[in-house]
Amino acid sequence: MPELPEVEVVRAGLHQHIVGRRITAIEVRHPRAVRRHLGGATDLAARLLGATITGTGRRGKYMWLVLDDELALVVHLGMSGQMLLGGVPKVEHIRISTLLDDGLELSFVDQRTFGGWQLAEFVEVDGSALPTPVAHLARDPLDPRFDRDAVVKVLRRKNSEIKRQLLDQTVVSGIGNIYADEALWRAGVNGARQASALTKPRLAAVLDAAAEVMAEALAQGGTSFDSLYVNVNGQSGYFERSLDAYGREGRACRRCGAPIRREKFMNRSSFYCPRCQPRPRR
DNA sequence: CGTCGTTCCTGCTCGC
DNA sequence: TGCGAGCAGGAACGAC
Repeated sequence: MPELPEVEVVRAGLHQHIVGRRITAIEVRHPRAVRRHLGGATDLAARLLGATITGTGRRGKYMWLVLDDELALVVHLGMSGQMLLGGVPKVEHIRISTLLDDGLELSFVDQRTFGGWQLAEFVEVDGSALPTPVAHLARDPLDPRFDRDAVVKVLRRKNSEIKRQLLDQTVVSGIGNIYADEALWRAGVNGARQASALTKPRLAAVLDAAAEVMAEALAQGGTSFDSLYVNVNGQSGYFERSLDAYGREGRACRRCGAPIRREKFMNRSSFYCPRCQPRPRR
C-alpha cells in the first residue's frame, strides 16, 4: 500500500532515469487507468506522444512528471500501482505502456486498478505550482513548507476522530492507514479520540510522529532503490522493517508489553496498544 | 458547510 | 474439495 514514503521512493527513482527522455510510443491497455483523464485514452495518448519529460514532483501520495515544462502527467498508485522501468517480460496487469527515446519502457502496472494517470495544467497554490487534480491537497509532513502548528489549529476545530483527520488529505496529506496507526502509537494517542478534545501539544506530537516515521521509512526505502525496476508492491525495504503497531494484533507492545489490539474503524483495521493508547470514554 | 458512510476493484485467505 | 464470504484500503461521491 503505497503511502508517502513509497511514492517518494518511486518518484526519486524515476527522476534519475527519465528526466530528459522523450516519449516515443504509448499504449493504454485498460480504460480504468485513465478514467480520471477528461479527454479519455485517445486524448491522453495523443498529448503524451512526443512529449519530453523535464522534471518530476510529488505532494502526499500523488506524483507527477513534468512534460515540456508546462504540463503534468499526474500519477496515483492507488492500492497496488507500480511504475516499472525497463523491459520487464511477462508482467501481469500492465495498464499503460510507453516507450522512451533511449529504448527504455515505462509501464504502469496495477492489479486492483485504483490508481491511474491523467494530464493536467499547473496552477499556483500558496506559492507552489501544482497540477490541478492535486491543488486541493494539504502539504505533507515532509514538505519543507509544512506548517505543523497551522495543522494543529485546524485539528483543534475538528469534531471528528483524530485518525479520520490524519487520513483526510485536505488536512495533512501523505498519511495512509499504516502510517496513521504508527504515528498514533508513537504519540500514545488512540485514533478514536476526538481531534478537538486533544491538546495542542498532543496534536503536535501526533504530527511530529507522523513526520518521523515517514522520514525513517523514506530513508530505508531510498537506500534500497538503485535498480531500474521500481517496485512499490509491498516488497520495499520499509515493509520488511518492524512496524510497532500495524499488523501486530495479539503481539506484545514494544513499549509496555500489552497485547496489541485490532479494531474495525472506518471500514478498515486499526491497530493500537490498549495500555499506551487508551480508548476514549464514551 | 461539516461530517460520515458507501463504493470502486482483484486476489488471496479462511471457514463450513 | 469447493465455494462463497471476508479482507486489504485511497479517495471520489452522495447523503444528511
